[in-house]
Amino acid sequence: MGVFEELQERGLIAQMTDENEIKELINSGKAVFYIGFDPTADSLHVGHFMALCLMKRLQMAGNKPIALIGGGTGMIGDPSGKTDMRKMLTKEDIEHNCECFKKQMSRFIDFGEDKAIMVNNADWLLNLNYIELLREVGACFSVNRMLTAECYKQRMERGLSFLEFNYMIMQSYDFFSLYKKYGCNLQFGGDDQWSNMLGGTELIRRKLGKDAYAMTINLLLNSEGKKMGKTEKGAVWLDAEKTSPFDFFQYWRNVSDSDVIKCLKMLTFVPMSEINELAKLEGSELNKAKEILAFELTKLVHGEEEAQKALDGARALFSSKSDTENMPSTELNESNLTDGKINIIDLLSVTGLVPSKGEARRLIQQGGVAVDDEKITDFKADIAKDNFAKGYVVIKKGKKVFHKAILK
RNA sequence: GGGAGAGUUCCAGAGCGGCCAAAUGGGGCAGACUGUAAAUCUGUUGUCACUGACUUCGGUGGUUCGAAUCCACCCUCUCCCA
Repeated sequence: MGVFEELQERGLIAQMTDENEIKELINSGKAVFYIGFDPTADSLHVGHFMALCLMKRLQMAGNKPIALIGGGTGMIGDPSGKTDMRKMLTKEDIEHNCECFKKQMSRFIDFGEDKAIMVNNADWLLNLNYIELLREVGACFSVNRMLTAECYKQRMERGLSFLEFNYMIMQSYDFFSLYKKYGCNLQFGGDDQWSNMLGGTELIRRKLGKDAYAMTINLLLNSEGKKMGKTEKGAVWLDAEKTSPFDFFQYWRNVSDSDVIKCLKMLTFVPMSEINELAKLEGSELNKAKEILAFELTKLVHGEEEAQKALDGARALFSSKSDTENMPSTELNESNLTDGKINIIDLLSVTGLVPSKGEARRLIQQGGVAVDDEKITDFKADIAKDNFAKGYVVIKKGKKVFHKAILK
């Protein structure tokens, strides 16, 4: 089975320009392909992760990946899939984000020995001359055509600035440049990138008379049709500083039943045969599959050691044996105490478990807080120094959030 | 350039001089039920020193005993005409 069939079986492929050509290209390892990442934040998130996996799968099949960091396109902002105009990022932010991306990517993709290339489109986009560009590529784009593109249609109602309108041209120019420079003949991306990618193949055809291809992968949507990898706190980041391995693990451990198998297929390298076995599970049995999903992903992102820790930690916690080893924690010292004790509300507040004290109060009133397995019902309650005899207390907020407060 | 309209709490969206910390829905959080799932039901959802006080309704000033609500100017956005 070739890599193409594998991608197909995992439900990754959304659209492509020429199925037979692409199949032939990637199955024989002849593709030089690129995926672009716009540095909109200082860490990659789950959406990027899919793309990185794809890159890895293709690299393993002998194809050569080019990871393109959008230091230039990031200055413009992709309107695709957005209903509102984005905030403009400063140059400094973008540069910083690019650096962060580079580091994270190097952990997934082997950039050694000509196996993969990393480029930044700022290198060629920033020096473009407006008039020259207009004459060179502007003539190849029809505004009428562009406006009918799906990605702009949505924005026609809410407004689209000229700045963002140009995003497609920039992305097309990227493909064009990479084709000339590295012989890059294939572009991958999320399905929301389809129009932009077509722009590139079109440009290459018109300017060079050559064929280049594009293929999109399905976006990771949950059963409700929303993008996965987002929580109320924002995205689920790959950076351990921004989303701890434990939280990362828990996110996947808690996906809904209907999404587990899909996630296993799309995000992990677990063999299809194994996934098909897991797909037979029903009801609470599915928890096994969720555990595998969470473990595998955490392993990919944070390494096996961290994954094991998260797994052990989670198991212990939910079987009510507190394993405090890997729990998020906050260190307190004597100055947090008054008269050898601390008010429960203050405690919740300093650990960052609640955004405000009012929230803490409400939480307690509604019975959502327990300290060392003892439910706190009175928000005037104090936690005395004695409670820290073992050096810490375990605070439980709701059912799934555990936090350790250590007294130094 | 001319004209019309809009900017409200996390989001959408009511309010249009005091009864407004601001309807309703979504989202979030918590509780019940469960399988660390979904669905459902209940409570809650500005901050704090929480039967009270304080800060919020694009910005700055003004009118008024009192302004999210009225006036002036400014900023941003949308639509129509050019």
